[in-house]
Amino acid sequence: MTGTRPTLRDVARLSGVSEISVSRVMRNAPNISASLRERVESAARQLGYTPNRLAGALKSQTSNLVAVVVPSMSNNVFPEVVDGIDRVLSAQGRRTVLGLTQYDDSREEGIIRELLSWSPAGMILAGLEHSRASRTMLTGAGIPVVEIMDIDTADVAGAPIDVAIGISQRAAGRAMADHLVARGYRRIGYVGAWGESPDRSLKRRLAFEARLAEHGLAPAGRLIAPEASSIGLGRQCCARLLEAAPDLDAVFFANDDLAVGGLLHCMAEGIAVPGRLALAGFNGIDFADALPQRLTTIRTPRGRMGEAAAQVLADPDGGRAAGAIIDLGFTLLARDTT
Amino acid sequence: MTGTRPTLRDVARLSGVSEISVSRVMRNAPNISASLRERVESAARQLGYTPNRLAGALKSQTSNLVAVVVPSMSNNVFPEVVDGIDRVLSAQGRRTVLGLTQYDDSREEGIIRELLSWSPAGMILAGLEHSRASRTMLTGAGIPVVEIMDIDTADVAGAPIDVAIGISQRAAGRAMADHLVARGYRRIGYVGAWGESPDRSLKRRLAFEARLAEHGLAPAGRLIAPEASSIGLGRQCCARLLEAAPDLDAVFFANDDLAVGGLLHCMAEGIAVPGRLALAGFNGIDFADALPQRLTTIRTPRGRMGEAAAQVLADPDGGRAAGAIIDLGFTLLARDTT
DNA sequence: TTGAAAGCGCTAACAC
DNA sequence: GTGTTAGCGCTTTCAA
Repeated sequence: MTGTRPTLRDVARLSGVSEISVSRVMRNAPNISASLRERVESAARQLGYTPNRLAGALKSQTSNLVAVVVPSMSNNVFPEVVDGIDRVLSAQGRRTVLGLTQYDDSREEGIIRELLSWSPAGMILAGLEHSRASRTMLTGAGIPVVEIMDIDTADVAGAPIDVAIGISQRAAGRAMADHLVARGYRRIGYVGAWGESPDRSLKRRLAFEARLAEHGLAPAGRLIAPEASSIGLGRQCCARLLEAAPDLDAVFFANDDLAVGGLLHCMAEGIAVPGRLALAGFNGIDFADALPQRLTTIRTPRGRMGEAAAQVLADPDGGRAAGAIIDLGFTLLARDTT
Repeated sequence: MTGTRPTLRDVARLSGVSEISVSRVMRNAPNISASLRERVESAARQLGYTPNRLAGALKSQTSNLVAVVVPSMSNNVFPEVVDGIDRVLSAQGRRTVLGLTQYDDSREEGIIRELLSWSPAGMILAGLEHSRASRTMLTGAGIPVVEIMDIDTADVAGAPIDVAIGISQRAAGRAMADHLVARGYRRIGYVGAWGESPDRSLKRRLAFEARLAEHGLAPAGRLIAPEASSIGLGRQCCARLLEAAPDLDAVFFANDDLAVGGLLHCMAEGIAVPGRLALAGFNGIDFADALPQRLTTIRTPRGRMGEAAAQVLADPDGGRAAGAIIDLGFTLLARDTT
């Protein structure tokens, strides 16, 4: 059909102007006469010209690519975040380049390096904990960096790199501890997954348990599975935890999948919820109030985190002016299972 | 920290060889002496050199980017597909560049054009229906194109562009019709969402209804909501459909979310499932068997579709040799709600 | 096995 | 408002 794609030069020749003028028209640069613009645009249309981004980005040292590094799409959290990011980016004519670590933190550094080699206009990363080398690369890259999900920077040296947007995972853990205690539960357990490798869940749990301690309560049982989180895993873990600690009266799960699994276990075993055992999740997925008993959980603003991150990239100073840390807050949904 | 990133030239100077030799070492080109390789690698390490992909891709007219165009991440289908794609791509040192249409087909053309301007090594698209202009761009781009999800090419002119990987949406529609009829249902309705703009659900429904007709049954009710699919929408639609057609004995939903919503409606209204009303979904999400009654549905191999698509890109002839159409098949899960 | 020259397609910097 | 020049950092020739 077409051997080679038309270039700026072809458009310039056809419209009888210089290449740079074509370039300016294509980029909507200021100070272009209407007649020039028209001639160029018509020639471009005629040839079906599309700019070669590689060349433009190479020369200008900047691209319309935004790198997004998150653990995985196979969960209920990041798809909505990425959707939010891309919604805003695409309205700005920018593109999302994905880097998925598959929950293997050791891959992050390589992914960051690789993505930086595309001269992205900015980078969005999940979490605040990154290797020293990663941090060095990012600060040296001279592009805005947004860390999302977590804003508990207190004990992370050098965090945030530029801007952090998310919620306080610790505050969330404390909120759930307060809620369960206020409801009268005293023998409280915990179930996690992924070996707690997303540090966010670890932080949340530690804050949760610390708050229980402030209430005079010791953790009454804890199970952190190494595997991927799922409903089935939640079911198993709930069973195993109850076996090990039969006198539990409440369990906080690291996410809603696990908690739904816990609820299923209770239904199957005829364990009264919340009479005999209370259950709570985290995330606030759609699904969590679709069950016969609506799950008590904490709703996080996932889409908005993504949108806000993309917006800050477009106007980095906006984020910095706001104090480099943007707390989007969470909502504890006290429903039927506590 | 660092003013400018080191370039090939810097590495060449430090190691005392030519730029092209450095380039060859970095790309693992053949016919490189061990001593040269060592000298170059040590210099590169010393400088912290990372290749500039923009320059390399500009010159070589090819990149390690793979463009992925799908409707959205806010559903239960594409996150798993993208995860599968990225799993395979990243093992090949390739990167996913995302283009989300947000279920607006009119955006697809612009997104494809924009993504092609990055000289991707290949493109993965959801669905077989694309505008004439899109098709022309893609065939002219000289890169392998994989269309995923749907393999019903019969009435799509020029499909597949290169390779199609997925399931027969029509066969799935027919399978569900057969299943419901075999179970004895005769007054069968349908609920869809998104205005059926993913043509896949439309195809599936038409085949479903055509098969019912073969069984001598007319559609007993049909509701296609224009909104985004969700559990809540399924609930509403189920209610409205029953109002309009109170004598329905079964409903096929375009996806599991909607079907779960339908089940909730029935539970809330005390409608016996499947005694009074049978329900079936589509996709086979984890969640669909987490309910008190495990949803009858059709399981689609989402992760495998993504993996297979990425694999075909790495070895385009593999896919072409296989006949340009790869049917990954589906499984009808006949469970508690039919 | 290594190198020299040329240029991918575009845009920054500077003219006019 | 428009054009000229130079060169981004790399890889493809081609030569030795």
